[in-house]
Parts: sequence; structure tokens; C-alpha cells
Amino acid sequence: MKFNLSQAEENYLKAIYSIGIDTGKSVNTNQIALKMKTKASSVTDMVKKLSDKGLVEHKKYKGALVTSKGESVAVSTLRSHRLWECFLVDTLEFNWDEVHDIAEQLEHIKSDSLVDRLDQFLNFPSYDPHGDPIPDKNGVIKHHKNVMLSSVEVGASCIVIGVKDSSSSFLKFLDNASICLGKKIKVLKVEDFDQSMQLEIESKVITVSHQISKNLYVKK
Amino acid sequence: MKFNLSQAEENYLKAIYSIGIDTGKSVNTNQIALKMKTKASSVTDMVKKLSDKGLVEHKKYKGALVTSKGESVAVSTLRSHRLWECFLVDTLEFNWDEVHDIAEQLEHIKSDSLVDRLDQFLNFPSYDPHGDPIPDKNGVIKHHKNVMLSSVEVGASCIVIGVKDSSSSFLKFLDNASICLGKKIKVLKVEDFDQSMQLEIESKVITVSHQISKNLYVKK
DNA sequence: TAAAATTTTTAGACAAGTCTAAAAATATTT
DNA sequence: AAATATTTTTAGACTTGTCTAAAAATTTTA
Repeated sequence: MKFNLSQAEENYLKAIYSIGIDTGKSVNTNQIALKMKTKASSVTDMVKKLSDKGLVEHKKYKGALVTSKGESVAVSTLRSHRLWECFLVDTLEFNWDEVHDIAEQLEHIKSDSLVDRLDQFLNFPSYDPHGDPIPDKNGVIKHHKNVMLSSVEVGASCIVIGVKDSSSSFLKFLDNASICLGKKIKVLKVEDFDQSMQLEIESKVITVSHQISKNLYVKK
Repeated sequence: MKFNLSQAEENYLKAIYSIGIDTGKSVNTNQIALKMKTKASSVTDMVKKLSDKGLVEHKKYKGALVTSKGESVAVSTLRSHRLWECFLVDTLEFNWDEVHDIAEQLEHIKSDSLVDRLDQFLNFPSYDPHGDPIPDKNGVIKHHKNVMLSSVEVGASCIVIGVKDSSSSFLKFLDNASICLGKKIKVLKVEDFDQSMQLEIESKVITVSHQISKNLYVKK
């Protein structure tokens, strides 16, 4: 399929797609505006444009959802973004908190074969440095099961498999707490008052706020 | 130095810089329009804008030249472009005729350290796949001596060190004629009528037009 | 050097994407 | 269900980079 979309259009599609995946429902104008750091009126304009191009389904005052065409654009942009993140961390040795903004630019490079060659060079990785799954060439993507550390019971152990927030400040906090993908965490205690958690990580005990624990994907 | 330039501004600076290097004189509006594939009126607008920002020197009706600020932008864009070309050919195994348009996009990625890390990963190459010199981190660049195959005398031999034209059609022609960087060429004969040349390449004899021979940089 | 040709600039328009301010629709509260 | 609050859309404006058509300046030609 050959759309010819601007970076702005691709970014809106990514936003609408990912909010849609998270919530499962039609995506509100204000939600999109929040994610895109823009104004609701700008969102209305863009959604109308994407709707005219058959990339989103939109009913006035009722929010939007990507069509299958729109989804395929969004997924291929995600694929590009995540492969570039792998390249930046694995090949160029950036830290995982430095790559988001650069990948945000690289994902929009137009080329028939660039992303596939990159995929091959990186040896077809399944996850990016933040644990997000990388769609394959056909757009097939295995989503996280969305189990957050915050929902793990006291006494149970789990393994960190991803971060929901890729902001530099969050990732730097994790670096300091020596939390990275693959780390085993045991939940020692959950504070009733603010849901802060006491954790055991490699025989050290630390306390993290709810804000932290609800942004860490875990398994088991 | 921290300018914050659009891709269009960077492209105009590159064009004005490179025409200026080639000709040594002030660069005409029409020359820029030709190189940028746009209209003279658009060039006038952009040159005015770059002049307001102190990136080019412009006198009405008299053409433009980059200032030292403008030159440093142009050179760092060239550096980025050429390093990305190396990456595409050496790392991702693109053919040299496939990389120009992709590098044209990649050169505009904004990042403080991306290009330097790429340079390191590629082991600080001196030349890109078309033989163009790569400016170092400080913008120092060793220009070609501009000796073209067309100026080599009958009976003399030389080595191909670069191509002036990076178009896919020219590069494909060279591939077919098994002319690549480093190849030794002996000039057997120059036709008076059209300056076409008879060449010996690896004991095979071929004839090339003036159009070809004046687009090949050679040494010795 | 005056006329003709060319080059460059100006003037006004357009598309993309954004914004503010106000109007319209929907949702919530009482 | 009416009043109030919130969300969404519309209307009009601005910026960037482009264009066409026409005017102005420069260069070439005769």
C-alpha cells in the first residue's frame, strides 16, 4: 500500500492507534490533543483530513478510531520507530533514555527497503530497548498482556519486561534504582495509604511510589 | 553553534555552498533554482530569509554566498549526508546508486551526538561511497583536486577516485561498465569530433562519451 | 548607447498545520 | 428537565514554503 503521508499525519495516526489499543474505545479529541501536545481545534482539523483519506473513522462529537488502512500505517511507523531504537542502543551504544526523540524523527524516513534492511542487520529483534514489541514485516504485533508491577500481590515475584513511560526522567530513575528489563523483583509490602511498594531487587530493598509501579510491565 | 533550521533552509545552504565551491564566485538565483528544482522567485524569498539570519551574504540582483556561519551549517549537513551514505552502503549493503535519496532525508535528523556516534561506528571514514570527502567533527574537509577523466591525456593512466554526478542512472552505467572507485583506467584515444574517449579497463576496451568522462574524478 | 533579452525581485495567492476565540453539541448536575 | 459545565467544532488568522504573473534591474546585442 502506498499512502503518502506527512510526518504530522503519521504522528496523529500513531497517537490515535495507541490510545485506541490502550482503551479499546473510540478516541476523544481531547485525548488526542493531550498526547499530541496540541489544541483540540487542531485535532479536529487533522482528524477530518485523515477521515477524508480513509485512515480514520470519525463521527462528529464522537471521537475517532483508525481504519485498517490507518492501522497499517500506524503499525509500520511503530515498527520503524522501534527498530531505530534498537539500532541506537545496540549499535550506536546510546543509553535507553536518550533514544526516543531521535527515533521519533528517524521513524518518518521514507524508503521502500530501509526498515527491512535495518531489521535484518539487527537480526530481527522482537522487542525494543523499552520492552515494546516490534511488529514484523507484515505488521503482526504481539501486544503486552498489560500486567503492571502495581498489580502484583505482596509476597509474589515477577520479572520486568517493559516500561509504559519512555521519558528520560523515568528511565534515569530506573537506572539509579538498578531496575532494567529482565530484572527480578519481589514485592515485600504495599502501603495502604499511597500504594507505594517495598521491593526486593537483588537482595537490596527499595521503596517506589505508585506512579513508578504502574508504569512497569512485568510477567509471572 | 545552535541554529534551528528547517530542512528547506539546510538544503538551500548546501546548494549555495556547493555551487560556490565549484565556481568560486557569487551564486546566482537561477543557479540555485536549477539545483533546488524550484522557481527563481522561491529562491529570492529563501535567500532573503537566510540573509536575515546571517547565514548568507546577499546583494540584490548580485547573487549570494554563504557566510562562515552558513558554511558551518552546510558542511555539517554534508558530513551527516556522507556518513549516512557510508552506513547505507557498508552496513546495510545498499548499492551506491540507491542511497542518495535516503541520505537526503537522514542528513536532517537533529541530534547532538547521533552523527558523531555514527562516525565512530563506521570507524571514521574519509570518503563516502561516491568518493566525496567526509568533513571531520570540526568541519575540516579536504576537497577533491577536481581532475576529471576528460582532462587526462592520451596514453596516460589514472585511478577513479570519485563521481561528480550521483544520479542512479549514471551509477548504473558505471556498474555495467565495471567502473568503480579505485579502478585503473588508461586513455587510449580521444575523438576530435565529440571528445568521446576510448578507455582500457582491466584489459577490456570501451568507449565513453564526454558526458561520462567529465563526471569522473581521477588521480595520477 | 539604445533596444532587446535575460535575470531577479515583488506582489499576491495557495496548501499545510497550527493557533485563539466563539459557537454548537453533548454531558453532568441539581 | 432545566441550568450548568465540558467537549468539540467552526471561523478566521498566522507561518512556512511554494507558485504565477508582472515589474524592475541588469546584461547582451546590434
